[in-house]
Amino acid sequence: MRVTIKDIAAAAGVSVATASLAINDKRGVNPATRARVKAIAQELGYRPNTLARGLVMQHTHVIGILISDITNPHFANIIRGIEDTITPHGYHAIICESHDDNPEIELYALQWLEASRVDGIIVASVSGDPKTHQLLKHLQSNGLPIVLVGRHYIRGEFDTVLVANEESTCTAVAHLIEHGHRRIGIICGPPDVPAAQERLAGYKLALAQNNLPFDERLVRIGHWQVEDGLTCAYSLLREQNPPTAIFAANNMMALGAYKAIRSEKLHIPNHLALAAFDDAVWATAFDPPLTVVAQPSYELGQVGAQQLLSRLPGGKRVDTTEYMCEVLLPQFVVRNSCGCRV
Amino acid sequence: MRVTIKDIAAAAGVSVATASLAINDKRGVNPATRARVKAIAQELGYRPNTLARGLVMQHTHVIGILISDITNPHFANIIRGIEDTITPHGYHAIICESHDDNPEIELYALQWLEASRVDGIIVASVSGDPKTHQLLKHLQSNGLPIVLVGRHYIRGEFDTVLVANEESTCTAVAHLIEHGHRRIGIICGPPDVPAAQERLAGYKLALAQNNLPFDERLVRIGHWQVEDGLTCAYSLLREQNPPTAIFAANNMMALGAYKAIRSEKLHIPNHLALAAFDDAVWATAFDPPLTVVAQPSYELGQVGAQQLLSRLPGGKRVDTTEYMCEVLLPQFVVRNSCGCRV
DNA sequence: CTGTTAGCGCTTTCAT
DNA sequence: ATGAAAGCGCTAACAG
Repeated sequence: MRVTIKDIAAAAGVSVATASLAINDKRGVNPATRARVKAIAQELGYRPNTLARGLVMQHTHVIGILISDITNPHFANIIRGIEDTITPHGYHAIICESHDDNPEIELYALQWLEASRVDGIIVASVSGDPKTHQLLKHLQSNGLPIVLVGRHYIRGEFDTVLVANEESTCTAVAHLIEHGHRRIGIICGPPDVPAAQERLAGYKLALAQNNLPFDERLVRIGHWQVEDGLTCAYSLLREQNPPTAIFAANNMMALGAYKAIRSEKLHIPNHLALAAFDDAVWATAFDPPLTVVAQPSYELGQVGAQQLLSRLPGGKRVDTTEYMCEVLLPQFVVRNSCGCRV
Repeated sequence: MRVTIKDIAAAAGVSVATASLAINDKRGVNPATRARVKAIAQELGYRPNTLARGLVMQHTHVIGILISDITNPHFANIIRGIEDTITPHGYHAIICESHDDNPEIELYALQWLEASRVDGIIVASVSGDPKTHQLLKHLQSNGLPIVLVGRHYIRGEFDTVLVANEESTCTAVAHLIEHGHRRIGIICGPPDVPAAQERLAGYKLALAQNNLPFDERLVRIGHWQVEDGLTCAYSLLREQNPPTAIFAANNMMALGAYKAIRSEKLHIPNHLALAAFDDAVWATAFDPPLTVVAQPSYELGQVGAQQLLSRLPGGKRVDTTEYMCEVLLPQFVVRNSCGCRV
């Protein structure tokens, strides 16, 4: 059996209460006693049971993170941003994946986090499924701090940190248009995901602003994965009147599109220009390097964590019922896949 | 306050004991009562507190994973392999990062997992630090199942799943030699990490087998990151007598090397051939695509999880003191960065 | 300064 | 079939 506080109390010849006080550096213990208790705890390899502690303290110092795909550097960076800001405050993070916004997995994960009595949840990805929405509202009304990062339902319901999807996509597509492209394909995300909607809206906006017609045949829908980018790009290239440029709505699909274009022996940007949403480590290793709308992924995590922290015990917004929304601006990083010279 | 089993017992007009029996589908409850209790639990959004449950049951149905870097697709795939095999058995995974084998963080993470009373730990990365080694042995002797994946100390101490590092690196380097290269640089990992040692050994073996001298000046040490690959490659290229080929000991450093070579305007493989350990989604999007030793990352996780499962309650090796070691074979995937034609 | 006691939410004998 | 009570490991009053 694992060593408990009872064991160390017995070994030190004190009560469990005193042992607890000593171990947790609370005042009211004779320094000598404290030292003795601590030494014994150390020696016996005592590790306080967080389950028991959490049960009585009513908080776990754990916060849950829900993301869609750990493999995607965007989410990995969000996690980093969160962890780096909560760790100094003594919090741990536990990560759940929804496997690209699968509503069932998402719901299941959230329920597990709830059952695990995490102190707060940062949702960096939601499918848009109403059940999830409902659960999230329920949890929040039960006093569990929730913050949405990079995704949202209706404004004002939750603390949120967003990214200017529409504006930045518009900028990128407009840039492609400036390069003379008039038929621009887009590989977008599922229409029920707000972020995907907004990026598509940005695409449409850029066309409209330049008096270019919107053509349904230039739109492809993927589920954010490399495979989707690959098949969508192929499909776009096989159009009767194929596009001369493509915008991919995330990094993974951009990677897929890149592979497709390369395997078709087309030259980027001469035969086909390319730009994408999300930066990634590999984007500059490509030839030519990819022009991207760089989401501030790390900051997204950071700011989300700060919002959450401010709702946790000791925070400045513990019982505000007003929810805040910060929006972060992506940076448009022009490299060469769009047609710009080095 | 969150709804507890007491609340639902009260609402159903039964004792908590009966409520518990009903909710957990245990026999000895009147079907009508059971239905009533369940309905109420559902309605009230009752979610059993896993802390309380874990405390009394003495198991949490959670297994801990320690990896070095979530951003690295190799580890992401290991996680996938683990999750896919434990989920059907009702287990959840919680992931800890050691931030590229930082001994302190590693130790801290392991201690947290211990304190959280996980039912088992899969360590997919260890620094080689003796303190960690000691803690791991301590935990194991306390009855906590541990399995090492892709890393190890001494054979026979822990359940382990390994990869044939030396042999496969040797194969890859020999392939470079076959292409006529006589000065081959290697960007390796820290010498205290066994996996890095073995890959270096494989490199040396290939040289020896081909009667090529080992030259210290062709060896660079990095910490597995993109940045390291970049600086090591630059440094190698600036040698008085620079190599004509480079082997990178992991995917991230390969990516860095790729960037460095491209920015020097050198052509791969004409000016410089390249091969690396680890496959990655991006490897085939490069121009030319990267020749790699593809570790079976997903299987590594899968097999590790199976080993762990067999030590958990209901498993076939619950109280065996004999530790097993399976070794998986990577696949050498020849693409074009080594000099092979399409 | 230290010990006794209650209780966090749950499961599990043991009676009834 | 159901309830009362003990206890998992810990913290937090409250006495002494």
